[in-house]
Amino acid sequence: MSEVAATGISVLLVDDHPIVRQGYRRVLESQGDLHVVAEADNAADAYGAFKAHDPDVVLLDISMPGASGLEAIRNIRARSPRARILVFTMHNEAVLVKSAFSAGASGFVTKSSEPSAVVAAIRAVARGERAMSDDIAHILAEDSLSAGSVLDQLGEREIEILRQFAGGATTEQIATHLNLSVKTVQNYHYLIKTKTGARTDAQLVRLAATCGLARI
Amino acid sequence: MSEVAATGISVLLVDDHPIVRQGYRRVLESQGDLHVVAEADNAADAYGAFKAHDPDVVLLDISMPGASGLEAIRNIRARSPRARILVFTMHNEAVLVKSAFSAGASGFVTKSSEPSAVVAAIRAVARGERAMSDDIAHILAEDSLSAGSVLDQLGEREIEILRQFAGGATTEQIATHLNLSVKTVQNYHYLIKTKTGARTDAQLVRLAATCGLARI
DNA sequence: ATCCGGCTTGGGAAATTTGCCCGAGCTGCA
DNA sequence: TGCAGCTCGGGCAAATTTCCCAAGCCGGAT
Repeated sequence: MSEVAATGISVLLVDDHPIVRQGYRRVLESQGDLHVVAEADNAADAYGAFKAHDPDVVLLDISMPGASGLEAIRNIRARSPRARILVFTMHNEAVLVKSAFSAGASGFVTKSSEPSAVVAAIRAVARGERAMSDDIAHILAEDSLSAGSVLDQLGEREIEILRQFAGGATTEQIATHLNLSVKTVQNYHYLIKTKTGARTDAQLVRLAATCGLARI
Repeated sequence: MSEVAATGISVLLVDDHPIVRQGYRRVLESQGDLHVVAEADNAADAYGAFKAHDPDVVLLDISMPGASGLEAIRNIRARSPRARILVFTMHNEAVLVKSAFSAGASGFVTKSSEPSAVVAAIRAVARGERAMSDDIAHILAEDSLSAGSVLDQLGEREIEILRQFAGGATTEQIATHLNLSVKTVQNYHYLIKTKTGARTDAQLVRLAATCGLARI
């Protein structure tokens, strides 16, 4: 499919919400030069779809249930290093953004971006450039200046588990989502509490909320 | 705008993500009988847009930053009791669904629903019916062992304990504050969870926060 | 008057979770 | 090569949660 690059940009759409995918598809295809060649609704299917269609750009929502979207990024990049992945999510925490880039993403735009900015980002990463929306640039910039928050002491896994926990997920649900044993999730839970100094689950939720990790 | 009802259903779109709104707009308008007459990107603007356009249906994403989407529902319904509000979100916790309905929503569909189900739900609420997606019905059904409208069924003591708990207090601290035995506080804690349908402490904190019981 | 129902307060016992310690594999870095 | 840190989980005592139950109190219904 990459030989159609001269006539347009092929896009693989990965998002777990059907109507959202359908909406994106219409928005992108109305651009003329963008063509959605495949869709996937979970991280596991993303690589299969990538291999089958070899798209110029993967538009990926990393806030998916099941395996982490970061996982999907690493998965694709590990086997196809020239893949261009544009992360597209409503989360805008600096930690997540940095994780995504270090996992191999080429760009990061939030869902609060204007459609034109998203489309521009797709074209940018298709050209091999790095792209991010204005709000993300802002957040990264401020983050690079500010001293570390509590979240900086937490690893990627810990952050992900804290996010899901604060979102209301059960220990079992988190274990299932991340393919971990319940015991491991419990250990992370405890570790997060000791690292952050939270003595109560409620304090943990409040902490996550004030750090922007969980929306309430 | 309600005089166009004979020729179709007018919809007000409330979601904080521009591209998501644009996608929904295209999906809905491709149906022929659905017309997006206005958009809003936050709860505060929702009522203004409602008053200005008097849509048949409000399609509302309640997972917005800033004011609670529940607030927006109450706002609109308080001043226009015949408004039809269809909540459209990716959250699927029973407590949230019940809160939305008791706030005055006419329907509740998740973003993991098929677009056709969403469209059907819009038509249903436009006819004055109640609508919800299959997964929501499932969750509510299982939850309906202990029915009720969430916070209203809690006693004074329960509310006070929930407030302190959500504020980050330890069980012992609550017991000391209220001059109760730890055992009693534990029993209340359990009782509150069963009454509200929260399965997790985190869900309890979120519930308290959305009900204005705790500030985060 | 009496009874019903709900709130408040706690005991008890089994099931789970927490708190903390541990080891092992892996990766990046010096 | 070796250290450091993340990830993943086992183990086990202590604590908490989950239910079930009882009793006193109070307001309202009979």
